[in-house]
Amino acid sequence: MDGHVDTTAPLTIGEVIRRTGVPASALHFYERKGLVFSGRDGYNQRIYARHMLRRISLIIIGKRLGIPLSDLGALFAELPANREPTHEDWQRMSRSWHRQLQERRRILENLERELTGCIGCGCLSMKACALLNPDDELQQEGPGPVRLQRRPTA
Amino acid sequence: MDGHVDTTAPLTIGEVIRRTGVPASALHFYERKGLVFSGRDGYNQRIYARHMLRRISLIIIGKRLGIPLSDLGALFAELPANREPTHEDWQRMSRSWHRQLQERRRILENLERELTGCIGCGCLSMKACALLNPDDELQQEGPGPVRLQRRPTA
DNA sequence: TGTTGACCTCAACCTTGGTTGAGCCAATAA
DNA sequence: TTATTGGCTCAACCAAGGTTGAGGTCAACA
Repeated sequence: MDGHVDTTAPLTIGEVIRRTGVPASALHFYERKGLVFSGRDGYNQRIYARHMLRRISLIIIGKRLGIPLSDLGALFAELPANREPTHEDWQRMSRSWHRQLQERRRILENLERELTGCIGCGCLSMKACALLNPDDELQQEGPGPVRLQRRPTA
Repeated sequence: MDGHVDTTAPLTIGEVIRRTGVPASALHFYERKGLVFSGRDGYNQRIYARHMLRRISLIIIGKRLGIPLSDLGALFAELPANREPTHEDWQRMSRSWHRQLQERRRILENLERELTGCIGCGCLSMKACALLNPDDELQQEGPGPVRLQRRPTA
């Protein structure tokens, strides 16, 4: 009954593609970028450890959240490269991930709240709104037009 | 007292740069993309209507929210091209903008909440988590590994 | 004995969002 | 009168995140 799917065997790239929906070109690309890695079989074909599926899933989610691959790479650097990650390994990485998402969302929400304030005040105007006020009044108060660009970047 | 800053005169590109912090190369680029426009003076130099500053500010904010320039362009298409936008014009555009931001944030929050659920369950595991489950159990229930990619994209 | 399918490499190309640099023009300041 | 300043155009380049295509290898099927 359970014999026809081995849940410990490594995967071919074709299986990884079918399971994740990520095309070979992207898997190769992620490998070049150091986000995933694979071994080779006797015919020089990639074999993937099953826990690579988790990395790939996180890449998919991360992409949809707009997280650059380099950030994901930094996150994955917390995972062991030479053995299957343990429960604790994943959890540790998860906490970093979660902190990063929270920080990111905080910035986005601040920005959106400020802008919503501007919309709420009925103006969306340079005259009365700090977020949208890189000139006019501000100009008379100092050198400072570049308010928008001094904030931390999302 | 108020004589030395004319608040109705058009702006040179240098003034726009000083007030927004956006370099000429980017302003040229936005113009090529149809996001902003300018007239020319007698020497073929750009002159900007003051309301272009609002567009530019929205571009800056939009960029930080990760909104593609093409989306901003679609938003700006609601504004009149041949005259200065009225209060009502800006408000109408603001409502579109706000709806779009809300939708975007909703998607991001759902995604993050799902992922946080996975983290909360202590697993971040393919075994028990729908978000991170493009294989294993699911595979035995149908064709379905590509769950992650079937959801609406952020 | 094909030929089909799965996989490989490498180079070229694509889109987005710009920047950099060369070469030119016009107004102004020393 | 010659910089210097401020602007212009156009082409080339960059990084990220890939895709596409050419050309090759291997195993398995008819």
